Amino acid sequence: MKMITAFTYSYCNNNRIKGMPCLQSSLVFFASSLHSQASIIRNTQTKTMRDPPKFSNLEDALILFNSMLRMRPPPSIVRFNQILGQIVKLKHYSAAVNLYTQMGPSGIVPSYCTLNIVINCFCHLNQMGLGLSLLGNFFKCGYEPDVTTFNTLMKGFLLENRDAEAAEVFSKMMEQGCMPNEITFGTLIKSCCMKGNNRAAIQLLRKMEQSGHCKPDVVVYSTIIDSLCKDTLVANALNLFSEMISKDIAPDVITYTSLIHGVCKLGQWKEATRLLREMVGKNIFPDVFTFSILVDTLCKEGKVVEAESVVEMMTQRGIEPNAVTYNSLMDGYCLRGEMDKAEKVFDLIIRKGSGIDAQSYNILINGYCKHKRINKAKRLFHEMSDKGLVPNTITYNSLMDGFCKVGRIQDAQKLFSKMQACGQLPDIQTYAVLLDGLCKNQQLSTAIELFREMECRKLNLNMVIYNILIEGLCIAGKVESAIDLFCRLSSKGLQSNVRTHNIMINGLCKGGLISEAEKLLREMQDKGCSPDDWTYNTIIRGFFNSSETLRAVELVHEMVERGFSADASTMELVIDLLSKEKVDPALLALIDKPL
DNA sequence: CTAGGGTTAG
Repeated sequence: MKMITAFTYSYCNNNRIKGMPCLQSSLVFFASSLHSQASIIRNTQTKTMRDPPKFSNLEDALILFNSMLRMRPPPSIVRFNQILGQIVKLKHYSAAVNLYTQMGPSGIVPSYCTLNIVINCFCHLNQMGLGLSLLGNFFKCGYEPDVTTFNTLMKGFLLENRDAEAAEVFSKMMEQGCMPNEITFGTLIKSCCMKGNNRAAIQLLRKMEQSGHCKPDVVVYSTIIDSLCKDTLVANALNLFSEMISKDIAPDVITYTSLIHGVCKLGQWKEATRLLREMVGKNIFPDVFTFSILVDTLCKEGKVVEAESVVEMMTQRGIEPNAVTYNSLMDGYCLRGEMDKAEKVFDLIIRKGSGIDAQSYNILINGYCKHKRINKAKRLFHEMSDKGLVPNTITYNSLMDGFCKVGRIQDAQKLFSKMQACGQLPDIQTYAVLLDGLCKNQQLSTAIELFREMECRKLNLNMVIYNILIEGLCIAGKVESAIDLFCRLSSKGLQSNVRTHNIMINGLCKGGLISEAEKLLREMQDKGCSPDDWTYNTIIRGFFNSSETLRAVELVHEMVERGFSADASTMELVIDLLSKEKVDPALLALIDKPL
């Protein structure tokens, strides 16, 4: 499905614009909604006349706050809270705490809002002990903790997975006759969703309906809708969406953005355009989040040109792409190996002042690694450190994989030591990268040593790890050991998957055990583990290579019947055999025509 | 002036 074509096409039909290229008309369509958006902006501007000055950087906020501390008589506590609030919005939590500690000595008495702001800072700094200790300040000042105080403390504990303590806060709140509100439920529901427990989240939603104190609102519905979409349960999400509408709870841009993200992930571009049209029809306009998702989806499908036109489109609507938008675009270019263009986007991020972060570097480093330009990647790795950015586990994993893929396994091992020395904890994927590198570079004994280390570290060994190891055994010609390990999987509580079978079938073919390979093909079907195009291509090549042409041709028929087709490697083999007149030329027509 | 929801990397 050509996403952008479908996207623009539906708008063309909708607007009945003739004699204009499709993309242009979709721009016109969006531009036509600019008027209503402009009036919204004007309204907020009138309102902001009395609002505090907005800061784009910490520096300015600190200067103003410090000057306010010295004013006599001092400004209202509300002014101080406003600045603290802004600093929190910029995520400078420690700075906010710091300013708070200067208030007392300057003779400024905090309000209960001040204390709530500071508790929130401690929550974000993972310092719940200090957060709790601020309750003492409430009593000292003669205030009562309010529902905001309790909600904030609960959120802090939930974020650290300290559910028991969060429950204690909840009980304490009830004890004090403080009723939970929408935000209390919203916090709890979000926590359920983050743990992947959608059922519990929906149960809480129902409880909210029964409680009588508060009603579910757009936020709690959107939270669950988003969680369902992330689990690709889009149908369920759409059901909840209908439910909220039937209850007269109006969806907003966030609700729609979650749904659009969900359908985009499933490649349902038509559904995405339907939702886009529907929201605009309700005067809900896509924002930078919505557009970034469209850009990202197009990029992941390799349609960078179309992604660029979406960026153009949003810019024309006055919605500035941010670092996230550009990171997606950069990744899109990396995916296609267009590294020069990726670098251009990288420079654009710097020029726009959005700020390059570790993630931007990781995308570029990964891009170079995937295209075997490891030295370029290494240079970027040093560059990011020079800029004071800390490489994380993802950075190291990408680089290690890059080294492995060009056969520089020693450099990968050096990085493995370095990351640990730098305090970056290797995760399961780090081990998978290194293990795979060792296996593919004929260093089975070192790979097995690493595997033992993983067992000692009590890492949760999954099928990804075992697949690598089984493949390693096959590569090293130890097919018997591979079979042995394959058979012991269930005793480890693991279930072999299609990839495992493909690896085994390939190993058996390479080891000349072609009939064993075919037995395994039939076995996997019986187990309900459907063979894929990889399986067929592997075994067909096995039969051709064993000069069992007849059986190979039979399997080609079976493969085609199942809707799979020959891959490049099988094609090459058949063409090679054709040139030696070993196969029937009629076969070419069969494998050359995917369904 | 304080508390709950949506975007990017291995």
